[in-house]
Amino acid sequence: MQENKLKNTIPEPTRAELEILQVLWEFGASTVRFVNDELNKQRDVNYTSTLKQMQIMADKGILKRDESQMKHIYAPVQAEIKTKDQLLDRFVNTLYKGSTTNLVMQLLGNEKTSKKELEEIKKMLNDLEK
Amino acid sequence: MQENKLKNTIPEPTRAELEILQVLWEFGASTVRFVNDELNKQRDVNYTSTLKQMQIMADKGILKRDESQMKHIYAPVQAEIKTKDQLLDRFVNTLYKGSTTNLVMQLLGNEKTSKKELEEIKKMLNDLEK
DNA sequence: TGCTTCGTACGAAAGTTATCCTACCTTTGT
DNA sequence: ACAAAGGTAGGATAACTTTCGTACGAAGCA
Repeated sequence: MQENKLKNTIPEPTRAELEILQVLWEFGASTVRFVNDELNKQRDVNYTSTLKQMQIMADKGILKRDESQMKHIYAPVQAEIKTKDQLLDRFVNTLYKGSTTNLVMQLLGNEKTSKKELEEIKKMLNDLEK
Repeated sequence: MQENKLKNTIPEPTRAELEILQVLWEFGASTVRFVNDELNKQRDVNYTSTLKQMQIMADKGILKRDESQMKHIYAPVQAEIKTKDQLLDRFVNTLYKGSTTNLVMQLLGNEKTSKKELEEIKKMLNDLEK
């Protein structure tokens, strides 16, 4: 088990690691087999690749595993929301100098953000007021 | 010059590449020397490291360069806004299943988003209405 | 019981990223 | 003119990431 320098946040997941986290976030704690099957709905991955990847993640402290059964069960160490907060924070910092407002401005200017979505966002903001 | 598969978007900049783009976005087309000096305000980087990095970026089609002078002048191929759109899009897709609303919800729940920022955002949305 | 399937562990290998050393050319200043 | 400073080019290298082959034990079943 690799020590995580006593920080209470996990290291930034890599691309492949993020794929695996998605599956665990969606379906909850799972076996390697299950995760690998899910990944293969999107692209070809060898079982042992996924296994290795998840072992490394456990090693890094991104996942924890229950070894009491022969089929080990893996689960994220951190809550989904916390990890996403972490990533969002880094994203805003590097691209928008830490300004949430700048990020939202970009979203508003982006054609891919539909009118419907804008309405939803406005409603959320108003609800938050109370 | 490496061919870019006829796509009209640049490949995803890596971390170090993004640092360099930041400088070029802020100050416009620059020499390697200038960029390197800027980077060194934040951390130690050897001149040749920055040079190499920018050469690679030119190779990938992320930067273009004017070689008419001995001191080559580098500039981003894509507009800042377009590159950011590209990165934002990927971010929203991988982390929020493509839903801008989800992303904003996360921002609203995030303590780091201040009341002042929320007010600004609300104002922007209202202005957009018109 | 013995074969086949499914699991983990380990290590090798390939690809990517980031950094810097060395070589060599051009410009500048004394 | 020549040394010093500053430029580009091209490897070499180290760290990290990703993938997978091989080995081998456990479980399931004919």
